[in-house]
Amino acid sequence: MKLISWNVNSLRVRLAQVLQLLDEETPDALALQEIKMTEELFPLAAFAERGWHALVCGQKAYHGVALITRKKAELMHKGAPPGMDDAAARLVAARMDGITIVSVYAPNGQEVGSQAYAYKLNWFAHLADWAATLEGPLALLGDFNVAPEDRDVHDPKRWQGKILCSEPERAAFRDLLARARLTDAVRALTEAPMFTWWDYRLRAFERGWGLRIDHALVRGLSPVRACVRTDYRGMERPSDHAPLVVEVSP
Amino acid sequence: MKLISWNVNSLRVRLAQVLQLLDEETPDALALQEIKMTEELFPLAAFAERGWHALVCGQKAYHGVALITRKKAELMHKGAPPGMDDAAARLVAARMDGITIVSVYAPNGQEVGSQAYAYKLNWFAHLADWAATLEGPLALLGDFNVAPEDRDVHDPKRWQGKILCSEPERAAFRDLLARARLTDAVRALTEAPMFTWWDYRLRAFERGWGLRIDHALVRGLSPVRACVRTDYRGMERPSDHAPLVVEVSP
DNA sequence: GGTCAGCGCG
DNA sequence: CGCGCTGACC
Repeated sequence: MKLISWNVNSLRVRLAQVLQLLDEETPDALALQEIKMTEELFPLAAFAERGWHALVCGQKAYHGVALITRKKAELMHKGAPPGMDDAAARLVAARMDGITIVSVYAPNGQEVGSQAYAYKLNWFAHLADWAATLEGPLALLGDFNVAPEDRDVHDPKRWQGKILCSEPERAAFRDLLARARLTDAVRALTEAPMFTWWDYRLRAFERGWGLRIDHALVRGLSPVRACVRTDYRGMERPSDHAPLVVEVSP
Repeated sequence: MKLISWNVNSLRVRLAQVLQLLDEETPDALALQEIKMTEELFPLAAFAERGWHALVCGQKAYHGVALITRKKAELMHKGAPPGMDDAAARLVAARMDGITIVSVYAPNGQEVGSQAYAYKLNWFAHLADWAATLEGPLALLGDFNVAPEDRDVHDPKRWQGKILCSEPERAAFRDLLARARLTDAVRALTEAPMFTWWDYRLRAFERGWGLRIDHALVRGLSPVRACVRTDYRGMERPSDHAPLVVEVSP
């Protein structure tokens, strides 16, 4: 079973690249983040014409996630983690072949100590609460906006304690894995660097300054292969994230 | 001698199309309007590399005109018509081979009776004052924002008395021709419709709803041939105006 | 409809 | 840097 996670930073702008990725990889499920559109504007037809099903959790301008699947999947949840009293479109969960698959877009947190940072930690706690209640095989695919360890950062010193890398964020991430009994699929397979995001502002990709903040977290599924499609960062108008491709077996 | 006038509606967006037009037509002079940039931002190098000279009258965000020439031309005037006490970048005039060539971007006028409308009529009066003082062969090339006669409008009834077609605008346009002893080069050659502008909003081009508001007005030069490059309206991101190509002999 | 400015955001 | 938004202008 092939699973892909990709923060597209606007599906409007990246639709052609998404369709190309589906053509090239034919995954069982593709989890998209930052589609930045409402469900009404989602280009359902473009996917349907090519035989893909889509479940969408959208909103205006910001965030927004989707699950593109080869087989029809059953919607289980969308919006914020349950119990959060928040409308932000950051989750869509579905059941397919007895597996729960979730597209996840965690808050960025802006700056350590900010309101947004507190919100991010709280969001992770609620996500862990919810994921711990889910039964059976599970795959969380998405942009978690956390680089779990120093080896997930091109220059750990420079990023030391900064947003995406602070110890409370890393603890929240570890807590999610522990409480929901999830495995980081990439780290189960390799210790090599596997960056997935490069800051547009710093021209970070050209300089090799990446972070690993997109993840495939699985339970009841065995990671078999993982790779990052960095070639999608070399395209005309690339997203700042590259697609993360993971193969798992039951 | 081949002269072209084109309102490009942003040179930033249309640069490739302008360079293609120069390749295809190799005119003696190309008058551009609505370049929408300051002189500092003007892509001089792109023209110079291909052997073209440029004289630019630019401003931030709106308006802005330029003259692209095969031979180096001598700058005579830029800005507003003299005597207007106005900084709007709507004119650039130069002398080339003893001929005065001017790129003209007349005010739109918004609505009949508005402040902008009064300004437009005043602007035309000052343009006529100035053009009447110029000696020798003369060519005014540009977007005059006036359809001189009903046959210059796809649907004269619909446009009757409206902006671009009102009688005071037409009178101001005729007055310019009379006082500066200018000939409308297109109408000297043909009575056929020769639309140059189509409203984006109405999807006017697809419907054939054009107006002739771009003109080549000449003195001491004999019009030989005229055409509108409507194929430039079929391109990827077209301007709302098509290039007007005119050949004249001394 | 399509351009630009200026702003919020990451 | 590269998104989306609002608002002005044509």
